[in-house]
Amino acid sequence: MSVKLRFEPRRYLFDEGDAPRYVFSIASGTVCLSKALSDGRRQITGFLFAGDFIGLAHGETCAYTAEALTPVEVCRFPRDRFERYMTEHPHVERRLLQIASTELAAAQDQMLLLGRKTATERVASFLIRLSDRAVAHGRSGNPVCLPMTRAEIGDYLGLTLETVSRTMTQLRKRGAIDLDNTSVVRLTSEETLRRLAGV
Amino acid sequence: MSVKLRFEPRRYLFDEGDAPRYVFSIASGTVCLSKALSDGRRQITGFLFAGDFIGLAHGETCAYTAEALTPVEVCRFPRDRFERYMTEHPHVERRLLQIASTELAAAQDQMLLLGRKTATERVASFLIRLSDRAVAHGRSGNPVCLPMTRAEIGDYLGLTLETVSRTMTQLRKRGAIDLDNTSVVRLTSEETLRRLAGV
DNA sequence: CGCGGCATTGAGGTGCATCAAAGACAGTGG
DNA sequence: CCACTGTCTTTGATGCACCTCAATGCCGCG
Repeated sequence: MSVKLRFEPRRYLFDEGDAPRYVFSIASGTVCLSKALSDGRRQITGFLFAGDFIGLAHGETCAYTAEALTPVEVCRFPRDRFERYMTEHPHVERRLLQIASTELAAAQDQMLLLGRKTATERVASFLIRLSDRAVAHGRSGNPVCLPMTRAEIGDYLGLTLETVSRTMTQLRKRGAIDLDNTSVVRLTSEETLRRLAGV
Repeated sequence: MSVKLRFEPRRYLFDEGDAPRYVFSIASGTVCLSKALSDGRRQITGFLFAGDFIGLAHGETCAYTAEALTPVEVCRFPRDRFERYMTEHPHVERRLLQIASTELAAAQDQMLLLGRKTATERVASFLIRLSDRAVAHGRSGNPVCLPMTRAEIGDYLGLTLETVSRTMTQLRKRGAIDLDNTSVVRLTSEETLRRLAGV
């Protein structure tokens, strides 16, 4: 019923507008979900990691694009079969409702971030979320790995890549973080960072 | 099992951080859901109307505030009983999953709007959405009623009330809309409006 | 070594916020 | 019926946070 697949960086699992034929479960790697405007502006709506589920929020067509940022391994299920299976196993349906509920809460948090937070608050919030998420997955929350580029962080936070970069150096100068290299951030003062994240 | 209640404008159905004791179904009126930062900045995450359901996305505490904008009539259900009922009636659970899925898609749309759209695109998108929603509810999509203030629209679109006001007059000057009064908008050129909404 | 992709930094511009004032409108009470 | 009040909206003047454009630096890889 399921297939194990591998996607290289920059490959699409599916594209906005495609018929939603499959759902996925991520075994390893990082995936981003995004929506785009016709002129190329895009908004990344979430980063997904091992254990995460892809396939909610589709109607007649996929509502967003799913792209591998790193090498990614997934289990792929035909959508119709998955739905039949779900109908026959209410606890799966219940679990999916929990997932949807959690994602909805995260989406609302992100709306607050995008609509009302400053660049500093956005970047600080982002780093804290990644750290908390790593802890929730049983990994270390410090240092934090950033398996995505500055441009992708910008597309997630509603900023340009330059502003993300400038804000990170500003956080470094303020003593909140330290960069081991461009994709590994040590949170030197989580307290400062949480304060800067603004609630 | 349920109670019918009435809330006057500016009353809260519940507040961010409350224990989530109830779920609601709106019988009439307009409700907004919002999240706030400690300094008072807030983001409205959605406007709800007759027929809509309130109660998703709660964990240990309510993740957002629900406030009546107009006189509102609701059916209120104790959360625990509702969940028990849901477990015993899988089709209710399935329906709730559909609702969550739809809301998630709407949330992703809103992230694109908040992260990447200009003020003009935001206001135009907002008016079109309200119009489409009215049609989906079997009411006329033109003219569109705005049962919320400019400040509330601003808190929804990530703008200030002044920018919302300026943008509306600009849309009027461009011939896309006309204001019968401050809370009734006629879409004089839906085509122009959709073009300005950007995708 | 040299190339390509990504990150950082700088200089300058702009879209929206902020601050301020005046206009529109509904409700209230004399 | 109208003055009065409070709330909401519109419009104007100014400032700033972030964007844009451009140059340079960094690093892995063939």
